[in-house]
Amino acid sequence: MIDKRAKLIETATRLFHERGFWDTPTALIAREAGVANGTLFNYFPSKAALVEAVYLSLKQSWATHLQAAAPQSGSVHDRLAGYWTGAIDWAQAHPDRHALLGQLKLSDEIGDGARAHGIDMFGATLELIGEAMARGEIHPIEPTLLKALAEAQISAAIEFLVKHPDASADETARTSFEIFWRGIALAPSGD
Amino acid sequence: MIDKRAKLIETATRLFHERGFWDTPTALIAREAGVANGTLFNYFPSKAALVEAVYLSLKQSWATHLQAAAPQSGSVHDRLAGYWTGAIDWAQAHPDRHALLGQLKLSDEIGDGARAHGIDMFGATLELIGEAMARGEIHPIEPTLLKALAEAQISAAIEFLVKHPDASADETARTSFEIFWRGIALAPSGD
DNA sequence: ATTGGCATTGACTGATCAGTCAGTCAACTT
DNA sequence: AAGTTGACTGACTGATCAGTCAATGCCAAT
Repeated sequence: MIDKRAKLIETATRLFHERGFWDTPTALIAREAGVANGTLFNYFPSKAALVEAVYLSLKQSWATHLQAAAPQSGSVHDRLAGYWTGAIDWAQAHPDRHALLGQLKLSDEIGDGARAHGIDMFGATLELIGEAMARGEIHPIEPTLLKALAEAQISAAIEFLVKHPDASADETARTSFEIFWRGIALAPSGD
Repeated sequence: MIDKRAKLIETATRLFHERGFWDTPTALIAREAGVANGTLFNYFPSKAALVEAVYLSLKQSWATHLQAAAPQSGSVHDRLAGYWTGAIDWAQAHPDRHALLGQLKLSDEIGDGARAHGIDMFGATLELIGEAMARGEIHPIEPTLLKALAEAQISAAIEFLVKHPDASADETARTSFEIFWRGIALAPSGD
């Protein structure tokens, strides 16, 4: 194995999703990753450290996808929509990873360091909104709240799609985004 | 102790919040509830059953509060707003319970039965929205999606309030609701 | 071929915990 | 008063697991 660390993270991700963290012994992770029990602890000082690494790896993967999906120019509406559908695309393509990310975010396991290191995927878009707000295109709203609302909305759309596989991902993404956009925009929607 | 079952649920709720489920041994719950280890298993066949009971108790408490808070008549806008702020009030008053509820909802511990028995707090309001939709006051949107979006929005507002204790709960509730309402309403907002 | 150093191994340990069960005793019945 | 019940007790068990460490394997440098 070229990179055992990566293999361990990948295996842990899968097993955590299949069985939950607490029912996934480190010994099983190691075995399924094709290494010995003890080797896991050469790469991660504790199980918590491994969980943290899984968390960061998931968030990184999502962030990378988003950065590729969001258009770098155009109207605020369009760029934000790009982000929105990009996020939903990724989660749709990796429902297990998204579910796991949701659990990890709440878990007490992810504490101090990791959440801080956590990549702020929404940062750039938030600035975008800030500018639009200054130009009077968007209702003045506390940015942190806005961000929380947007992330929650995206997650809800994803969970809906996971629960209703027959629903159109495209349409759900568009609908949920338009609801949000109508909610925050002052001017009539700029399609 | 008049009702040991209730006392156990109450104690478990507190300890689960303080330490997380997985780090809360049944022995500790029993001790803090003032009963013997074994007694806990007279009331709950397993730890999972206790966790489930905690979940249902929390949801019931929230639902009861909501039913009291939501106005029984008035415009759809006002009734929905009542529900909205009622939900945020409750969570604001019991942040620990809300946080725990969020964790429990995702946990694998809550399976089969409990989620089904789970009180549908939003059901009545959803019907309300359905009627408004039929009257053309609201954008036609898949009701299940709408519900998911609303719940997510409320939870996001609550989490925002927990993280920012200085923010005004009233204003946050109103802002988040108005964003949502503008998002779904066809007619101009009916304040 | 030999050595030194480092990654890897997996049996083992010490601790934890859910759940059990033989026994106790207060309350109730006859 | 004697008998009966069953809620309650808490020491105990069997299983599980995170993390350790002495032994081994591997390979690069000499």
